[in-house]
Amino acid sequence: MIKILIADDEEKIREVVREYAEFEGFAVTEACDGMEAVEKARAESFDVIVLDIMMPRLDGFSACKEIKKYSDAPVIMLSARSEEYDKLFGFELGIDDYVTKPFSPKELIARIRVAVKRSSAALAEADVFRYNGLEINFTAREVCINGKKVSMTPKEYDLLFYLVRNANIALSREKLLEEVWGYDFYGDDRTVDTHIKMLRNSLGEFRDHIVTLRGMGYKFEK
Amino acid sequence: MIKILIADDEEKIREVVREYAEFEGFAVTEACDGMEAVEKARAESFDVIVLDIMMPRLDGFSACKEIKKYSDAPVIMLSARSEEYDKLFGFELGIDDYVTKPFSPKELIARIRVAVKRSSAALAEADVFRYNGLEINFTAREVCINGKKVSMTPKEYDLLFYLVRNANIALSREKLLEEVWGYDFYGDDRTVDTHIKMLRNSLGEFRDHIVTLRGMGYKFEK
DNA sequence: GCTGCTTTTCACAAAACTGTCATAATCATA
DNA sequence: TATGATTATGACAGTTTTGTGAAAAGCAGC
Repeated sequence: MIKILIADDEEKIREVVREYAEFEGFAVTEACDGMEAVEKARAESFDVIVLDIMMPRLDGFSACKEIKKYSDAPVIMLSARSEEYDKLFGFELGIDDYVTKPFSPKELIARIRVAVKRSSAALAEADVFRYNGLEINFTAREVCINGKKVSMTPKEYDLLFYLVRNANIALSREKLLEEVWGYDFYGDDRTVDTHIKMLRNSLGEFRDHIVTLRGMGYKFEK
Repeated sequence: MIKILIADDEEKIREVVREYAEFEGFAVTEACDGMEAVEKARAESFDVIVLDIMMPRLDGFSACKEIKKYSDAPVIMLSARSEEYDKLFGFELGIDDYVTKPFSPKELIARIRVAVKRSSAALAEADVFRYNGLEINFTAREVCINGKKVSMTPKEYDLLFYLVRNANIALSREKLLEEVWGYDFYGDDRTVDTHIKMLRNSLGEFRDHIVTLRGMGYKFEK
């Protein structure tokens, strides 16, 4: 669910935005002035923060500056028509968008959506390990060999992911059991061997990247 | 050319608006009451529709509700000053703006221009995910398969939207419960499974895009 | 309070996975 | 190369996890 913080000293505006946004399925938190906005943004994380420029106690720009110190949430400013000149000034504060009063809630919602999408797109770089034709996508929990998806059992994924994350590091069976199976696993050391076997089969031509360290354990070799 | 529909039972108002608007180069159509407005809006498409709230036969809100069923045109309401309270009520009907009587035609024209600008901007960035015959419109909260609208329960929409917004990302049941159901949901993990089942049924031929990640959770695969 | 729809829980069957073990293969070294 | 130690492999029984239908619980509109 998208969480937004709306800061404006006019109650009517907050109310209208809240009503519309909740109707759209957002979770809305209100603040009456800049100071309150800063506090609430510190206490809780939001997906988007909407700040009026003219507010008592602390104006929108100062609030934005303060909030940006500890939050990556995109900020949308609300400005009266006469404040157009501020647009130029504000972008260096990391302000994502401006909406000019009077605005339609519909437009604000649309812009919030766009801001969220932008910021999440920036974050959503998939975590992938690539080596020749081997592709391990940690985010999607997916392994491809020469472009073809390879399906594995949960333990195979977990084991492979741990080995690859610790590539070129010697890992004892004890260490593997502890990290992949969990500290509370009381079973045979040799269990690891069996799973290594299955993993090698799944890895096909890349099977040799899992190297046996005699008398020690295994490692994944890049 | 911008086409507007102005509905008001007072002839004088229609006339003033028409004169001013035509001077601005708009094409104006008039309606004397809500019913007529609904009919004319159905027959022809407008860029903006201006509705008086108090009208015989069908009031502005009801007319708006009806018109919104088949039109995306922004609606501007005309209200007597004493009807302020209506502002809150009307927003969920998709009303874009209010102009309080008595108004200056100049102001109305300005707001019409703003509304036109907004609606074209909002349309341009309608938030839609498409994949072959699958179309998920987040803004309209609507899902189509091969052009046919698929109706779902609220939870199905919510779950699908979250999965699609996080396409190709492995999502655990806990994560899904937290994000779709809310952090305060204290229920069974398996609830997710049941909803996944229903969602898959709703998705018909696209059911396989929701893939099971054994021992982990689910993900939506593009 | 009824009614119909949605959501959650539950139980069971089916499917998939895991750990163990016996046996074969491999390795290091004397 | 013979030997003992270590690792690889195949099979399988037991366990875990998931899919599903149905029942129960919730909820909104009348």
